[in-house]
Amino acid sequence: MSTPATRRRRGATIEDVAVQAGVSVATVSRALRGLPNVASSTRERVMTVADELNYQPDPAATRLAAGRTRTVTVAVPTLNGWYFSTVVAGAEAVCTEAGYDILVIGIGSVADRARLLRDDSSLERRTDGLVVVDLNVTEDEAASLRARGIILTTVGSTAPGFPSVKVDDHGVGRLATEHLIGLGHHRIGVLGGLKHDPMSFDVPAARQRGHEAAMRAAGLTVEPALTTPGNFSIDGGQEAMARLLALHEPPTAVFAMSDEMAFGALRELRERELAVPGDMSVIGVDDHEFARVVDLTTVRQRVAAHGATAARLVIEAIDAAATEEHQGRPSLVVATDHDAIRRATEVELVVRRTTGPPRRSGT
Amino acid sequence: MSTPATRRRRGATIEDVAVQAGVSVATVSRALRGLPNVASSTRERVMTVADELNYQPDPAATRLAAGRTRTVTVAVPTLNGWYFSTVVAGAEAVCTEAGYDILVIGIGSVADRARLLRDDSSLERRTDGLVVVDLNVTEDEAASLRARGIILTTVGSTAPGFPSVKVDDHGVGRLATEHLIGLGHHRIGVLGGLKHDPMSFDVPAARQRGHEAAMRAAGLTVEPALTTPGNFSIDGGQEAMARLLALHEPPTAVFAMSDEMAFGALRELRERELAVPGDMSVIGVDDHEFARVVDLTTVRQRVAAHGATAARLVIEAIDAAATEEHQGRPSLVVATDHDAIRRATEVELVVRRTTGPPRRSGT
DNA sequence: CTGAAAGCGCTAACAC
DNA sequence: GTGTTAGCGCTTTCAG
Repeated sequence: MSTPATRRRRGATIEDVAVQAGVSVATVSRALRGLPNVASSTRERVMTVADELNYQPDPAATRLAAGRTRTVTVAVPTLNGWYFSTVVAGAEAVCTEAGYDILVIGIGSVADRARLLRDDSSLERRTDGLVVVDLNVTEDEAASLRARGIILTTVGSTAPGFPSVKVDDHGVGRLATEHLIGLGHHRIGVLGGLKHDPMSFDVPAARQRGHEAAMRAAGLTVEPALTTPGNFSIDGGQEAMARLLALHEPPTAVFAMSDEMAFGALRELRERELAVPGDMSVIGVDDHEFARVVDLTTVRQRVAAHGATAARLVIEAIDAAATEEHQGRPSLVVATDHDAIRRATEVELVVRRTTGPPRRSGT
Repeated sequence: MSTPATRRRRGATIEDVAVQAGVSVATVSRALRGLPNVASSTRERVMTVADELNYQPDPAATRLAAGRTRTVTVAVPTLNGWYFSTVVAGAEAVCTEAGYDILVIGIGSVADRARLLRDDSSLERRTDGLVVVDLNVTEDEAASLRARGIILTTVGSTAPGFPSVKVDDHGVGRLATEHLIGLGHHRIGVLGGLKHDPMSFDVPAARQRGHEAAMRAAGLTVEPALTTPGNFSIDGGQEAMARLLALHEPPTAVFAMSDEMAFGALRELRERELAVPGDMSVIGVDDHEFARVVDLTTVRQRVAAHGATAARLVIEAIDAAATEEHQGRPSLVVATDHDAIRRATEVELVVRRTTGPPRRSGT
């Protein structure tokens, strides 16, 4: 009857290419994917035609037929926040480069987490690989992911049997504390995580142990009252600093387990007109972009590199798994580039102007 | 021969549900999607079976068959940076809520941009909708997107014929400047965008015009030398501030078009030991999470809400387009919730402690 | 080295 | 109301 309603214009299909090149669709498929058993003359012709026609395989069709999505998903507790968005940025760059789509998903609540990791979220149909940030994956969850064929890498947390990109948090705590001790501090406050962490995030515990190890190594006693939760947030850090200041005998320096908490602490100090580092030294962790702005001494971690490395690991494992499937050489071991990880997870003390000798012992 | 290699475990298919429920796959499809012409008893049975089997439609199959991806893509110049990641966070929340997948893509370079918008990136096969942040879309690009059936909404920039979520940038410039003038400043510096912007980003121009309008309205003259590019970055802001300070007769206040530039400016001032606001008042735009930390006076925009609103507009338009296709009632007009947009794009002056009367005129 | 054909799991006419 | 039947565009045996 009437002209068919202007349908969404679609691009060239594999069949168009096949016809133009005078071969079958199967050959086009092989040629374009670089499979063997294609005469190089044929391959060339196909490739020429393909880009004359500006042919791009339809992702949905490819996924359906091949069972691979060429997509990696990054799951973060929240997308705002410097740390997380920086990790995502690092991952995005690598994925795009490798031709993978990148899906992001926020898993702020325990419910979100369960939905993603346990229930049949049909996650395996939307993604080949998963990068989970700052969230410990349980044995069960890991098993479920493995059964579903999903490749996982964690950043800042761990998952049984899967690779993880993380710094040596014990070392971080030690490094920061040693810096303070070296300056002459004896009473050192610590701004840490949450009291009750529903997501079982164990970074704070490790940094705390590192801190304590450094204290003991220097022959100093660790006072539990000097460690107080700061929730890894600016406000939390500020409140925590206030709490320490209210102590009968406050510390002369604080180790904030993240720069954001350190910023909060600095704010509290400024509001009370206390001098930094004169009255109080402050050291953070991250080297947040803002650390430079307020001259915060910190333990730098290469956050974007963490995301990039994790993405790279995931993609390599996906590709490896795909290859195995063909060659029937099932190896559970993923070739991880240990040097790259090592590089990504190195930390470095960056001394700026929020740390110095304590006033009294300076005498 | 041997046991078939443990294939990736796949979930229940529509057929499993159909068999279990004793109906055809077509009926299952209808029942589950809430289409009419399904006996409610049937629908109920199907739904029961479906979640007993924990059935989830395969996205790839759905996409291939229906031509819809249930995915929206957010394109940002870069993923790091507070502004962009906050927009993405806002959009993510809405998409997840609506059951849409969210793809993110960085379009830092002109080449990336071209690839996404013009070349056949087969974008229409991976996404139903697009949220483009801070990037003006040309007439041609918009036409191309329209032809490909992609729904677009921009944030902070515009695209001919597509909705846009943005603040009144002229108003922003005026508001900031009026605040400064009200405090008694006559010479006001401006930290703006880039000299040559390859992405044709016109926010800075609009804010500049607003600034100039306010100046003239107050009977003040605008001196071109007092406006200098700051690249919307911390470092750029710092350098720009240094440039203004080097002037024969520096301003007594600066309007930084973004908080990040303001932070850079504050840093420069601190390094020179100039008092804020005594020697120099500084006002920014955004209400970046750190504005609070350094007590920066700023013009607040609700950035996360921008992302959320844009995502909502896109999703509504996608759903509307899908409905039309069925009912043959093609309306090019998308029902945009103007109140929501208005709410999202309101700006607000937040006076903190980096602005005050100029020292001299304070006499 | 290449082609034919059978799906992948779903949606959308079109019959009944 | 419900079932049947084509596809959607690709990959992957299996023959040749």
